[in-house]
Amino acid sequence: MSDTPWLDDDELATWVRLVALVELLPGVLDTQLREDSGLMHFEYYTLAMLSEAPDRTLRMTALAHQTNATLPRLSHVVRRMEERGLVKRAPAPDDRRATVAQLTDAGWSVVQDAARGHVGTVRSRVLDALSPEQVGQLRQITEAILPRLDPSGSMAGTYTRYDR
Amino acid sequence: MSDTPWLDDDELATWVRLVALVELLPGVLDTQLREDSGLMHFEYYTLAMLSEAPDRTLRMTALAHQTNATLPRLSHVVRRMEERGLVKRAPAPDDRRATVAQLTDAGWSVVQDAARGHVGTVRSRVLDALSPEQVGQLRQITEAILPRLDPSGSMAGTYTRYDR
DNA sequence: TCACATTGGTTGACGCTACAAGTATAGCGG
DNA sequence: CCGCTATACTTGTAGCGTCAACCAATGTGA
Repeated sequence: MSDTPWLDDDELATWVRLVALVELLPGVLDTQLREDSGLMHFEYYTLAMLSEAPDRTLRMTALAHQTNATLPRLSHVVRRMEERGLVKRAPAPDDRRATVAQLTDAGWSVVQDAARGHVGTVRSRVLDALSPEQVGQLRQITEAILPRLDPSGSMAGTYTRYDR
Repeated sequence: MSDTPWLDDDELATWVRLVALVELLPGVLDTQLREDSGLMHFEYYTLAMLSEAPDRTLRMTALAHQTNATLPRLSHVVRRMEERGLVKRAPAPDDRRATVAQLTDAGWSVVQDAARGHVGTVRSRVLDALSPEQVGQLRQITEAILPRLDPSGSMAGTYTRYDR
């Protein structure tokens, strides 16, 4: 750890912009989704993952992995969404320690309604700014970085279509 | 807004990973800085911006722009750091509505001590995962996206070395 | 010079996330 | 089976960020 050189100009310029992106993007996503659908982005993402799952049902740990969330965070979010009628919880049949979360019909409607506007935002604010080559580059870049951010390798590597 | 097509497989794979990165990176930065220096990343970044400014002093609005923060957020953070003796606030001489924040000697020491470890984390968790070409690509990608995330164009575009 | 809007910043309340316990079940090793 | 550890959550609390006022100073137009 003793000799980690400083960032050169190119690295620094890149880093500063990446920090800015990480700082600004969540707010952009949250704002649009909240105004149009009354959801935070993390809630949308959670519902979207459930909507793609078999029987629209997932165990909490599996859902936490797919959403890159800690279990406490997910637990709170799911409880609040359950109070709003978007999901319901039930003990898992095979393991009585476990809980499964299932998307309700109301939750299904909410995600479906939210999806169009959300995808529109993703396009207009991010993807439309990039050429197809850049989209590919960004994919490779994020794929290279993510393993280094993920403590235990429980990443979104297992990816399933999460929209539509 | 009516016909925004869904994301194709490549776009979706990219987006899912970008979301994961945005979700995970802040925690990684916060954890290292908190453990090693008792700072959140946003606090570190704020102190670093001040440390590069003339007389280690900036007006709150200018500092907010450089840190991509809202004014209320910055105000709270600066107040808390003032209570810890890292910065101090004073009314601006030229405009009596304005406040300037100045880095104290103690604050200066804290950033300096924090910098090495922080840069080490930035390297080991992000930059080391990328080839020099990818660093350049990421810079161009973020440069393309940021204007679309920034509501008012008050970005970190005005960039000054923030480390060392 | 006197309203009125604008800018610059602070403050308080509320919601969300992280962290630390706590509970309950499951899976061992002996 | 009987303790022990590990797993799968849930819950409580504390801290940070957002949003909506709010106040003070500054411009601006009549």
